[in-house]
Amino acid sequence: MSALFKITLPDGSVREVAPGTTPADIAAAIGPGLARAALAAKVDGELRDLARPLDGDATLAIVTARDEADALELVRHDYAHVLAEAVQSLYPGTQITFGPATEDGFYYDFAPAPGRGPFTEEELPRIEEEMRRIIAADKPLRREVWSREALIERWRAQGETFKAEWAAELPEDEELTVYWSGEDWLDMCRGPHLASTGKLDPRAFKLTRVSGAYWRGDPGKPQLSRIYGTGWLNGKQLDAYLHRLEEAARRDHRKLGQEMDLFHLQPEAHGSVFWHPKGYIIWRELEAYMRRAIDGAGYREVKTPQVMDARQWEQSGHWGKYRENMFVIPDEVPNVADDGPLVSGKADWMALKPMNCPAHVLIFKQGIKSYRDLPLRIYENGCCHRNEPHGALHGLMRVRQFTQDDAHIFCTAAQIVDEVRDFCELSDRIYRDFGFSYAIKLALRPEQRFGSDEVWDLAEAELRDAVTKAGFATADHGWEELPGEGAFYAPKLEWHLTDAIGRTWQVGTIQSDRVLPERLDASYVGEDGERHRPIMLHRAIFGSYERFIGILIEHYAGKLPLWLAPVQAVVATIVSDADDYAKEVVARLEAAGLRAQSDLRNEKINYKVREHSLAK
RNA sequence: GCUGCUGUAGCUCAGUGGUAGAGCACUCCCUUGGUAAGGGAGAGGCCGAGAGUUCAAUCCUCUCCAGCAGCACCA
Repeated sequence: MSALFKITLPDGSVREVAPGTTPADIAAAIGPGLARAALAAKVDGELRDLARPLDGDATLAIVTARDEADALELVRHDYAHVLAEAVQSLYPGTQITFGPATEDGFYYDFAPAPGRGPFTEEELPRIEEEMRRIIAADKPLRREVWSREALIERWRAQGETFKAEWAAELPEDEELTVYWSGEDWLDMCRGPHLASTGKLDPRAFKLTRVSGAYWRGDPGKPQLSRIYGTGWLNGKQLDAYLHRLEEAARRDHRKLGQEMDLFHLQPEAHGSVFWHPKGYIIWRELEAYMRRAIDGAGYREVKTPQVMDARQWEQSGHWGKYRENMFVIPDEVPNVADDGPLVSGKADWMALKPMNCPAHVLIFKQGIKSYRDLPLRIYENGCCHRNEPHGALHGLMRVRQFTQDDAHIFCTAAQIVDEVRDFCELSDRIYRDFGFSYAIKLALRPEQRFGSDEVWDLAEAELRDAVTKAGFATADHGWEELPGEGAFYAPKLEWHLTDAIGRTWQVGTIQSDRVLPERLDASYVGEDGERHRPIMLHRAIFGSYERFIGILIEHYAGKLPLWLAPVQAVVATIVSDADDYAKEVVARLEAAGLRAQSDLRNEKINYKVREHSLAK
């Protein structure tokens, strides 16, 4: 007779159960209410099926709708499976591939049957209906462990080439599981799942749209037809979500920008912004505001050329990697025939700057720099051009011409922590003054990278250390480390703003760079009289003026006078003539005719000037 | 760049194989004590660009351009 398992429950109590006992059994033993509410189990912190027998001593928590994050993840995953089953039942010959939960729902990628195109929005209601049928049928979801051979065999036999390919490539040591839906449909899946389809609320999901997506996210692989849905625990949550979407549409900066006569875009300069007087006054105030902040923080403002010799970009390394996205122009007045086309002369190429970093290094390199000059902080409202993929363009959020609030801090290794800490504090003041809360994340080394592990260990530790010293590396500041997300030359800190309706926007960043100073041969004379490489900190707070204004428009939903409050607040923290300055700002904005949208004018404005601003 | 959808008056949109309409906005006049008020008159569009099919195309076909939603990308 096998020994009993000791199962520790969240309240600390311990139950001894026989092998073969499932979490569902334990839930039932605790009470019928819990048994009904149970969605899954957390065994030693890992989500599992209720029906999967326990296999040893463990801690156990029964997951119910109250554990919202886990519960949502579960139901969304289940909706995705039901979607796949529905599509295959309605459209025989469709191949299934992959379908995870997302931030607000789920999707599933299909390879449509030969001869038919991608799914269309018109087909979604019918698929939804089929999904509801499957939910109403309350089909049990049953887990089974299969051998790789059996799995590949099964997929091949069913003509599921994508699944077969995947099954063949799953890691050797992984236990391969499938889930049956009833007795007639199965998908390969790690799980876990709810006990049956009937646990889903048929009124809590909606298929939202269709799109293309590459198999395994690779543009070189076949494109699949993706169906998106949103899924929730109950109808109320779904309604709230749909309402939030409407709210986002109402706040769309492209719509408000047009209605309020702030800016426009047109094909003749697609991806570049025509700022109207009322929009540009916002820009000017932001710029003036940022200059004050920057001046107070010890930066020196510069201006660098818009166009530089292509060889400069070759040396910095950008040419090799980003040439496709750079605007290149011949270094000679083109020959223009009387009525003929433009003909370029010789093959000497210039490029519009896609970034400011190399130009700032060139400034650094003028003259001889001493360790006494460090840290040297160079700031520029740097206008850059990048020829972005056309499908990526989006209002003010992603443009081809943009202006960064870009700065580079040249410093020694010993100064990094202080500089980063100061930057954390400056960013904190600015974001909060504009009314945003935010999270700081540390993006760690990616798989493909330059530099030794020792250098990465050091670089990551420096950033972590600085944020800790600044007091922001805590959960309530949203501190999180993101493995694999760093740039190829350095880890980076990222600031993610949360706006008024809960969306997040990554704007600010700081990253330490040991590569570019090397490539462009920047050096300073140290205390020892020798040449040393400075470290270069790349940093931005707004990211780009265009995008930041877009975010402000959506955050404040066009209630423009409200924007004065943050400006006023931040000025109070930086300069002594805050009141006068704020009055001037008000006067300038009003003189420019900037007023809130009529349909938003009556909304309650409830902005609290921050305490620290008032205290000063 | 990829997939799908879209492109008609300043804005929001309807519409037809025989060269076009509505509401709002705009201009002028009238009415009104009233915060998107009412009445009348008017102006405004080579129906995204090019090619093709047709006796005839804004409406069909193709190509291109741009926009939208995703994907991929974002130094």
